[in-house]
Parts: sequence; structure tokens; C-alpha cells
Amino acid sequence: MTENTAADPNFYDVHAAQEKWLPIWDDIAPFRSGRADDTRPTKYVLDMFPYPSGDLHMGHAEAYALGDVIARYWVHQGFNVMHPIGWDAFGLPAENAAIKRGANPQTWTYENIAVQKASMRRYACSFDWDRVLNTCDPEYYKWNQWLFLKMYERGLAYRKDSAVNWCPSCQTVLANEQVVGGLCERCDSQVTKKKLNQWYFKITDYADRLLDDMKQLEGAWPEKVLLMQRNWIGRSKGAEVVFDIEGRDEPVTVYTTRPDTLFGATFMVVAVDSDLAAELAAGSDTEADFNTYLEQVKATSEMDRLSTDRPKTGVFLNRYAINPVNGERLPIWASDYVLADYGTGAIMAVPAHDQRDLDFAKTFDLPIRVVVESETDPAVTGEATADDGAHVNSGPLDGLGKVEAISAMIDSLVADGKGKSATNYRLRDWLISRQRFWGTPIPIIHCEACGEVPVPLDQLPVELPDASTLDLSPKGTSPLGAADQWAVVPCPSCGASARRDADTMDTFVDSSWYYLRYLNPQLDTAPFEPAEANKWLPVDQYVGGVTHAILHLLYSRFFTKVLNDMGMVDFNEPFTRLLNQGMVLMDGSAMSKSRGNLVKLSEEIDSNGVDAIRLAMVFAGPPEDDIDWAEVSPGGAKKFLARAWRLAGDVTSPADADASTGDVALRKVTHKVVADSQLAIETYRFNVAVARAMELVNATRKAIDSGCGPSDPAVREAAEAVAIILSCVAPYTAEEMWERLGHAPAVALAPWPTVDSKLLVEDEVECVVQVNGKIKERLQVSPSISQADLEALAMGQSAIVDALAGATPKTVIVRAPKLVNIVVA
RNA sequence: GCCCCUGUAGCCCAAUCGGUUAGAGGCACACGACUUAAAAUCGUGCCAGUGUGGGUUCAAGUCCCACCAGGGGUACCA
Repeated sequence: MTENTAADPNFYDVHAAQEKWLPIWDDIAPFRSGRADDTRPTKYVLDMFPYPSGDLHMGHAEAYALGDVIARYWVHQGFNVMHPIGWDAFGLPAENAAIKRGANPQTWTYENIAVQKASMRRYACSFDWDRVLNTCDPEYYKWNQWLFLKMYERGLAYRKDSAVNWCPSCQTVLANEQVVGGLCERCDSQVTKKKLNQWYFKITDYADRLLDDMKQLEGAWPEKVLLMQRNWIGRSKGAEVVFDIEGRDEPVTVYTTRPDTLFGATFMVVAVDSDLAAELAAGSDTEADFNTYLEQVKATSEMDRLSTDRPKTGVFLNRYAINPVNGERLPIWASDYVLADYGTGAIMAVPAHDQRDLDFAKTFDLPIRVVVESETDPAVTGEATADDGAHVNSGPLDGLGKVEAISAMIDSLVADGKGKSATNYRLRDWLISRQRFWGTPIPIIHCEACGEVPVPLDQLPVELPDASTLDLSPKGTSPLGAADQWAVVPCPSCGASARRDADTMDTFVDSSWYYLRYLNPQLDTAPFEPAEANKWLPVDQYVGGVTHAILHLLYSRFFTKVLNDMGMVDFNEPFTRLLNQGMVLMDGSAMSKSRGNLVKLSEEIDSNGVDAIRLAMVFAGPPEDDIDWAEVSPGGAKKFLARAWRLAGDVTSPADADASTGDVALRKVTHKVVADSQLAIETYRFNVAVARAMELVNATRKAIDSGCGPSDPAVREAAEAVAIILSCVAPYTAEEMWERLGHAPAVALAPWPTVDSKLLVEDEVECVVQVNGKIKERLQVSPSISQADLEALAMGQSAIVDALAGATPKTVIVRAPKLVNIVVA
């Protein structure tokens, strides 16, 4: 492809440059971090690690290009930057691929890792190749097990029976995120609920800290992500109220955010699928109706439950609760609009002031009592009123507003022993059991005599058995359970024959602490060294997709807080700054094979080169925005890179030329561009930084062709600045330029150009003089002119005197040195 | 339904604090130079008054309100 043009000294052969520099960089290893004698201050730049599903795709190309800009920029700024990469290598796709082809998930995974690794090397990210990790290596997942056992010791890992998402076709438990619109994401079967005994991490213990510590992240994480996390945790403040139940010894507690409306309660509702409902219905003459209704609800798919205005359904249990504030008998109903796993699974219904309760009351003709004054009558309009207002029909609360009424009611409930203030969360504990092979075995042994017994730490890791001896096809229980040779072991406690827990961990466990393992992926005495962790972490810059806005980031924050409690790290948030890059689309929609709009990264690189792809990605727009590949121009990027490269070839001054003697006009552009691009990179406006570099290239071209000429030292200064700025985005081109400019590699280690602030100051700036906002005159003034001098100067202009025509100015606004506005009424 | 984000030339995007007659950069397009010609290269040019309607202000792309359009999140959380 280069035969005809290679001889042309003005032809930039990008592919030859790629071949040329890779081995040299391998040799220099400019991005090796953490050498013992390195005195530079540290920075930690982290890219979300990939899942090895195949070769790298366009999405990876964008994400890694962006993270690399920051990492390389910080190296130029003199930091000791740790920028590691690894593979999130456990998970379903490997297992499914293995089932499909009768292969081993391990083989499939490691082959894909090798492919991705080769592509990453060619893509020239500034990764530190001495710090690589794979989560499917026993050396890694051993520490998942270790952390699990530490959590277990602290009561943070526990087992319970719970209704979990179940795919009847795949015969397996699904995580919440694997349920898409009520359907299994893999086979589109309707997902049902199943009661299973599973392992959980007690993340709810950390709900308050997960919420409150977000204050540290404000301004440094996207507001959107913080908001999503807040909503996900869903803290609400209210009260618990105790209701006696006729014919039952135990009272029932309900949770409400509006205890002030207790006088307006006209019935109680319990979740139809709760134990409480079953117990209350037992023996009642409506028990048969209840059972029919329960079966109906169970048969209702998740899909149907999602529909917005489904009519309210329910059944009366023929039981009564006693309102603690006025002794009224409240009929108890069972319904599916009350959730069994939120609050206490039972509510007091106040139809006048809660829309759902009102809908229910109207359906079943239950009484509606207004206790907060409002202009409209909910019973008539069908609209519950939830606004603040004076309380009525509420005994001692009458006349009070919402806030006072809530606290008065809580005080009164506390005094009577009938309630207290309470906080509730949407956040649930994290279900980590998976009935799958390709994951970390849970290090617990079940013994008939001793119960659940932790695997002793010195017996870790519990390694996965050889997959080739197992049937991996989904059948409702973990494939590991059938591996008797692996599963049957003596109980560590009593020595009797026992069985290993056959489930594996959710792969989100792997990614919850991997950023600590990079510190020393080979360490075999601990998951990481606390001293190293405190030196490098928290991560200064995390880069990844917004798809992980809740789960991964929440889990990582949880793990960090647990490790903090364990005394292993001295910080409590793992990621100081977070950047979410957008998606790479094609013709307006996500790329997919079935849609036929897949763009192959390898082909794009073949036609335009690595640098052009990286530049096109970075220049396409703000990093948070989606990129439509149909709208970007890798060809244009390639052209620009060649233009920059030619600049370096035109420079004729010696490498040690004194820039301070160079052409001042070009020097001003250079220093302005360096200062601007620096600010742009620090504020994630990488596209603007590239635009500034283009500006400098244009100015330098002009200087060479029709200005100070190629021998002026200012031209060298400009070309070197271009090379350094460009090295954040287009490393091959920058290195080529650096060499042509007479320097030894690597340009990546060249210090960021020092900005001479004297060159940023203009000699003169234009000042506009307005009368009533209309421009009447322009003046060339010194940038340091005083307000008073500028006003005097402006008022003295003949154009202004004419424009005023004798009128007396009402106000004169002076914004030196750029603007004077004379207001004449 | 609720919450959040975004609307600037044909297209992608710029525009610290509200401050010049909205333009840094790119794509596309047109023209010129070079060339026998083309490509490449170099140069020149082109186009909007900032989604719509109000408001605040001496001054609004920028702040406030309403609406429209596009995108995202969430879903009976009591």
C-alpha cells in the first residue's frame, strides 16, 4: 500500500510508524509505575477493565483513548502515573460459549484475553504491563474468597431464604440487572420468582454511609450518577406505627412517611405474598378467596406488573386492626400493590392523601376521610391531595401544618408506646450466589453436624474443578454440585464427610476491589498491601461507561467502606473523580451484528491507523456525549496528523535553539495554545484541546510558508508543543515528530511546555463603547487600563459626544478593558 | 406518571464572569494555486442570530418561567 509513495519525504506512513515504535516503547517502558527510586508524586488513572468477549470494539477504542489522554497528560505534568489494565474474566458468556461448542470456558476466556491484549498493545494505551490481572486466575479469586470470609466474620455475609428472579427456561437464578422488562435477557422467557436459600452481602448496613459520603464526590462525579445512586438507595424518613389486631396477640407495625395523617386511615393493607397475609387469612372465612387471589398474583408476570395504571386488586381478610390514636376498627385487606419486602409489608391506608390508597378505596368502596385541608375533595376528583396544609378531623393535630403535625404525632406515639420515628431504604442486600460454573467458588463447607463452616484461610483458594468433567448445561443447580470429587470434603471442624457450597459468586464481587489488586497482582500473602494502597489510592481518575452508574460503583464503594472498617485502607471512597464516556453509535443506534451496522475497529485501524482513530474519537465531541461514527471523519483526522508531522520535518533550527529569540507573534500563539489545551484537558474538554492543537498547526504552517520561515526558533518551539500536546492523543505521530525534531524517545516523558505568562498578555485589546447597548465606537486600549481612565477615554470620543447629543448619562457601566456602556435613560 | 440531561451554520462542535457585530477547530461544499491531468498539498470562500414564547437586566446562547423536540433514569418504596 505504500510502494508508490514511500519515497516521498512528505508522505507520512502511519503503518510503518506503528511497526517502528512498538518494540522501542516495549524497551523503554515509559509508563512503568512505582519504581523504588521514583520520586514523582503519584496519580492513579483507572479504566474500567474489559470483559474478554472477543476482540476490542469501537466502544473500547473510545473509552481507552479518553483515559489515555488523562494518564499521558499527567505523565507530561511530572506525575508517577499508575495506569493499569486487566480482565473481568469470569461470567456467563464464557460459560455459554463453552456449552454451545462443548469447549472449556477457561480456554475460551484466555484466548480472548490474548487477542484483546495484542490489540491494546497496538492501540498504544499507556498501560503498565507489569500490573496485569485476570479475575479468573486462582491467584486473584483466592482473595475474593478471603474477603468473603472476612465479611462472614463480621456478619456481613449471610444466608437467607428469599424470593429471587428465576428463569424457568435457563433453570437459573438471575440478577436484577439480567431481567429486562420482565424477561430473561438471554432467552426472553418470562421471569418468575422462586424461594431459594442464597448468600447475601449486607450492604444495607452501609446505606447511610453510602448516601452521606457522596458529599465527598459532589463536583467530581457526574451529577447524574450521584442522583441515580441516591434514588437507588432511596432513604425515606417517617415513622413506624403499631396497630393492635383483633384476635391476634402480636400487633402489626406499619411504616409510613406521613404519620400526621393517621387520623385519616380508613383501612390497612398487607402484601398478599407476605407471611403476615397468609397468617391473617388462615382460618378466616375468606381464606379460600385469599388463596385464589394469591395464585392469581403469582401467575401475573413481571411484565404485567409493570404496566402503569393496572386497576387495583385485593381481597378482604375479614380481620380488623385498631387505630392507636382513636381506637377505630380498620378492615384489613391483602393486595399486590403493597410490597412484601419494603417497610414491614403492611401499610396504613389513607385514601384522601395517597393516590394508591385512593384508587384502592374507590375500587372497593372504602371510606375516604380528609385530614389535611385542601381546595379539592379527593373523593370527588379521584386525586389524592399530598400537599402541605392545616390538619382537620385530627384531634390534637387540628390546625397544625405538615411538619409540626408529623413531629407532634411521633411524640404522641412514642409517649403511648405505639410508635417511633423510623428510616427506610429501597436498597436491598446484595444477592451474590450464582448457580453457575465460571465464577469464584463460595468458600463454605456444609456439615450436617456443624452447619456452615468457613474454609480455613490456609486452604484457600478453593479452586474450580476441571470443567471438562462436568455438565455445564443449566439445570437449576450449580454444575459444581455434581462434581463429587470436588464437593465432598471432610468438615474442617469435626472431620465428618461434608459438602462444599456449590454456588459461585456474582462477578460483581470480582470488580468491587480489583483496583486494589493492581498494586501488586502477584502478592500471595494478602489481597493487597495497605501501605501501597494508602500511597496510591483513592483512584484519582476513573473512566468508564455510565452503564455501571449504580451496581459496580455502589458495590465498590461498599467494599471500600468495609475495608476501611477493617483497618486495611485509610480512605472511604475508592474513586475521587469519575468520567463517564458516551457510547459509540452507528447511524443513530447502538452497533450490533443483527442490526447490520457493526463497525470493526481492526478495519478502521487498517485503513486510517491507530492515531487517526484515537484522534477522531477524542475530537468528535465532549467525552460524555455519544459519538455517531457515521458523523466522524477518521480520514480528516489522518490528514491533520500528516499535516502536523510535516511541520516537524520543516523545522531547520538546531534542537538547542533558544526559543526566546524567536518570532513573538508565533510564540504568543504557541503559549496561548499550550495554556488553553492544558485547561481544556483538566476539565475533560479534550475535543477543545485538539482544536487548539490544530490552531497551532495552522499558525505554524503559515509562519513557515509566509512568515518568519522554517529556521526561526519559534517554529521549533511551536512544533515541539504540537508534538507534546498531540502525544496525549496520537502517540505514534507525536513520537515520529519528536524524532524528526532531533530528540530521543520517548516524547511521552517530555515535560509539558512551560507557559510564559508574559506571552499571554496582549499589548492592546479592543474596547467597545456602547450607548444604550448599541456600539458607537471601538478603541484600542492597554489591557491594564483602569476603570476611571477607560471611562474618561470613552466619554471623550467624538463619536460618543455626538451619540449623546448633549444628553446626561444616567449610568455608565465600565468593564475594563473590554467594554463601556453609557445608559441615557 | 415522576426525575434528570440536551437543543448554536448543511453536519459535528466552540464561546471562564451574563459583556464586542455568536466562531476556536473540523466535516461537507465551491473556487483558486501547483500539475499535461488527477491525487496529495497550499490557500480563499460559504452559511446561523442560538428549539418556541414570555421574563429579569444597562446587557442574555449563558439566569428565571412555560411550552415543544430528542435522549436517559425510574416505576405501586407507603
